[in-house]
Amino acid sequence: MRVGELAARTGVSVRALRYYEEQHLLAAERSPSGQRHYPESAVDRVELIQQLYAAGLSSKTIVELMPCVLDGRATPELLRRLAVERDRIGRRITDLTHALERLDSVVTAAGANLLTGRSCRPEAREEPRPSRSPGT
Amino acid sequence: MRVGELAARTGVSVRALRYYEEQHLLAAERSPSGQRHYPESAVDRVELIQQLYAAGLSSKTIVELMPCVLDGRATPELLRRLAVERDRIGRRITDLTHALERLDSVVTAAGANLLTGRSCRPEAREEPRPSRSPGT
DNA sequence: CTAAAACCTGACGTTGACGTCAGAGGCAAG
DNA sequence: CTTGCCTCTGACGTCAACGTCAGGTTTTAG
Repeated sequence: MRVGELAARTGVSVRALRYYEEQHLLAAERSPSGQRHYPESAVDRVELIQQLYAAGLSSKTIVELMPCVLDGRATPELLRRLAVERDRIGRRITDLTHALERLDSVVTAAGANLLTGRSCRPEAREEPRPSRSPGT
Repeated sequence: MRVGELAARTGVSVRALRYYEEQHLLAAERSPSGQRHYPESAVDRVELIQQLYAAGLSSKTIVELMPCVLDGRATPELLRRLAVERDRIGRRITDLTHALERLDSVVTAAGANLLTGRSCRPEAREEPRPSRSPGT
């Protein structure tokens, strides 16, 4: 298939696919006229790339880990890098979980404030003292 | 305390603290000569900011949610925004969890390959056919 | 054949959270 | 007073993952 179709099927832009190729993340056959042609497997590949990006890995890192992830071809060094990234993601998850808990407690507290009438009237601007300061 | 100390105590750079002030995330008193002076509470504040950044919120978003998070002063609108961000973080977490599982399975598979001797010898280059192609 | 779509390369623009450098004060120690 | 560290305000640099535009070729539809 050509770039447009691959883009449509994966949901990423054509520009992004060209970028992946630049970064050696995704190879493509070329027709005599120079147009890119991808096999079906490219769809999965792109989705994998997206997933790894979403995990916070850089292009460079993904390139390095690709042979391992795709073919299971690993060296001890690659395995170590893989473990490093795995741990990094784990830490990201716990960090996010803490942030989530924090926001949750804020939501709860703020919601309670709303219920007790602290500032639940959108009509009312913040005028705690409705006639106290010397006018204009 | 002054910027240098706050930076040292929070682990963020002086530049970052000035940036937070630019973004209205962190106010500072000024000495007559113009130097910034922070109260003790600034340490916690900076850590909160860091946590929210780590959660993927932008400066703009943090600024908007700050009054709610700090003082519990919420409007229905703020509560809604808060819930939106909460959900976003939740999705990030599940995404990361999936990526983590993927990497885990890769690690397991690759580790098994290593054990079965597939490519565990860093010495050996990839030469599946050690004398087949017509030499130079 | 022609017009429209899709594709190509190349190159500059964008965004966010800072890094870094320059030049000019401020402040405690000797 | 001078040395030396800290701080100040600009203002430009960076980095990643693309967006976008220009100007030209290829493929497809009619």
